[in-house]
Amino acid sequence: MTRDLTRRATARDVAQLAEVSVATVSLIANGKSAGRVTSETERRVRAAIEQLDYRVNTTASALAQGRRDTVAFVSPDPTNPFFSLVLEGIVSVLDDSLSLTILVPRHGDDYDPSTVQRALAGDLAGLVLASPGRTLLDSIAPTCPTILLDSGETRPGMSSMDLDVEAAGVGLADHLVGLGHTQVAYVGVGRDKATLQHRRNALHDQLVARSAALSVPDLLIPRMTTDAAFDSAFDILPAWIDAGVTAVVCGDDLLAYGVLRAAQYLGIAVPGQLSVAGFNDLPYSAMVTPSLTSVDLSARELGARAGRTLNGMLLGAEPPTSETLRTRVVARNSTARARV
Amino acid sequence: MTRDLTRRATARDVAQLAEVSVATVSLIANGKSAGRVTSETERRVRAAIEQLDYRVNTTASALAQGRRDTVAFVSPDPTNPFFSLVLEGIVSVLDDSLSLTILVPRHGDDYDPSTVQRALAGDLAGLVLASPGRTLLDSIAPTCPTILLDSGETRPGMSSMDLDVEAAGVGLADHLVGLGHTQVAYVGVGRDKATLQHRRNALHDQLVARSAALSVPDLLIPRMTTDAAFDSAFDILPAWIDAGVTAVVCGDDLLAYGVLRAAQYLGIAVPGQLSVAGFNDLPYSAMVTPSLTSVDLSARELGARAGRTLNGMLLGAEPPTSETLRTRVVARNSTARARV
DNA sequence: ATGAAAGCGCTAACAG
DNA sequence: CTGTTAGCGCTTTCAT
Repeated sequence: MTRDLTRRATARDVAQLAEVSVATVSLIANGKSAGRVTSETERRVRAAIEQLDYRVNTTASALAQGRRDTVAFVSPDPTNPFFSLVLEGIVSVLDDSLSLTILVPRHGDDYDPSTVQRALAGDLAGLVLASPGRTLLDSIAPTCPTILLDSGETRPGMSSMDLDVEAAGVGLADHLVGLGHTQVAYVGVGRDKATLQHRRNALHDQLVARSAALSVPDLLIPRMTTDAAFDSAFDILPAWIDAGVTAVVCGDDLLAYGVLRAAQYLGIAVPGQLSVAGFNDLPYSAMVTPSLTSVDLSARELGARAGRTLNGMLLGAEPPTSETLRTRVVARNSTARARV
Repeated sequence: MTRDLTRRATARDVAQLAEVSVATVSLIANGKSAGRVTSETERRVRAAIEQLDYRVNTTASALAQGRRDTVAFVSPDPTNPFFSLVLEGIVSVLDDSLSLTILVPRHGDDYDPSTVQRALAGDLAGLVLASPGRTLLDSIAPTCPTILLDSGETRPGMSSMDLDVEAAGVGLADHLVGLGHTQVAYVGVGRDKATLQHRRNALHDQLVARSAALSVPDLLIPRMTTDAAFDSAFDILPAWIDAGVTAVVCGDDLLAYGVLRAAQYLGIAVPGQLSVAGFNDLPYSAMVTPSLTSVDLSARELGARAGRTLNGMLLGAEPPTSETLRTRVVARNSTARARV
């Protein structure tokens, strides 16, 4: 497997050329030569390193130090903008000495224990699980520092990084009820994810507290895609309108895009006749027509926090932390005053 | 650095418990025990492995075998859907024994030699460069099998995987001229990327061959983002309309989204007054209003090809290959017959 | 200030 | 069939 392609220079090669020992090379190559080696020797060694294009073999280095240097990021779908943003957040802050490998489900549209197993098969320094479901979490035991992102729950031995869904519920309910909406419909996705349920419950509770309600049964989309949402919404929207629903909230903007399109196809005016809002303010939410009103779940920041936490846990002394991130509703022209 | 977190069991631990040698453990753990070890011994060893939750240390294994098992994917921006799709294509086919690590620019909106250096610092089995620019390619020397994706050029020692931009030019020109457009504008991005220039040139040539033309100077967007395109387009669109332009083609759909929005803000009817098309049929191109007409550059397939090539080069005997992928114009309602 | 030497955990001959 | 042995390339005491 990939052996010996124009063999890279080793520390020994450098040592030979510079006429020093490998120990010295090691010190210099790792910037630990502070007052431990003559500037003359150092010069010679650096020249040799340059000449041979020597770079330390990270595999050997890691082994010698008994250190792991790769963290894995597992997400349901790398093409979902939410996870792309989280990923960017992580890589943008992750220390140079750590490398990030990504894993996604081989089949299906969400990852399962087998996907996580593939990750755990290697020896990881850390593991980041993006939006893991409950049953998945039940079935795995952490073998390395593990961070749960947007899981909506905490698990012993793992740190969690969550979104302030309560505040989101308050914000959304304020916004909607403030505009006169009292009969709201909810579009979720059929997954056993706590975060998804929390989003729905937070909204429900706050709506009720304001004398409004989720007045029709939730619509559950089988897959987290715009197309799937379109199909389901297309079937049910007319009935919702008949039932007096004036606003629909989606568990994710991706679903909301589908609802928006379905409304278009059905000739339902948004926001004139129906207002639409969603969770996750994705980069395209401002671009669809009408621009989607959404709860900003600050995906990039979520990733950045995870990355920094990883740096701390793996390189520094800092213990793992669990945090909850701020959310904020971004009102756009897909919500309007409810017609009475 | 991440040492000794409830130390994982080593092959020696297993050997001790099962009362065999580490060599035997190694054979079994790697499924190479075929007729080389008694079923009784194997049973004992497997039990020990189970009991201690032993998994081979990939770092040590890789070192011992002098093998590299990680390939790096470098892209300008993981939140750009094009690269997300490519990434998904790669991971979905990459062999389980290989792991994919991703690198993105630390600052700025495109990667530079320093980003690639960070990748090369590790010891990679392979390297995938997504949409590398010319100057970048000039400044790096491959130290491992390297695949250039959508670079629009070939380089000695690296394999290239490109899109059939010629065909795209033909398709787009046919489409546009067929609808009566003769004065077309082009929106590109200020980058020294061959693929970007080829897209533009292919279109230009085919337009000219059909007695049409890029009748105004190109608009060059500083950054590959929808917002940047919006800003620039907002300023120039009126002048283009005055100059008789009836269609605009963008080097990337991301830019086209911005142009579409700018037209909206300016009250320019698309496609009534102006038709818009772009390269890269991104997942959201069907969702914006009006739905964008675009050249499908089959990003996911591009990634999958790269992944399979990697599998071949790294695990099998197959030599690196260079390929050109099919493209196809997907006409949607952002293009219409030019008004005469 | 530098070098010698002992591993890190595993694999791959080679013996037995 | 199974164990012994010699590294892989590097880091890190410990001598010198």
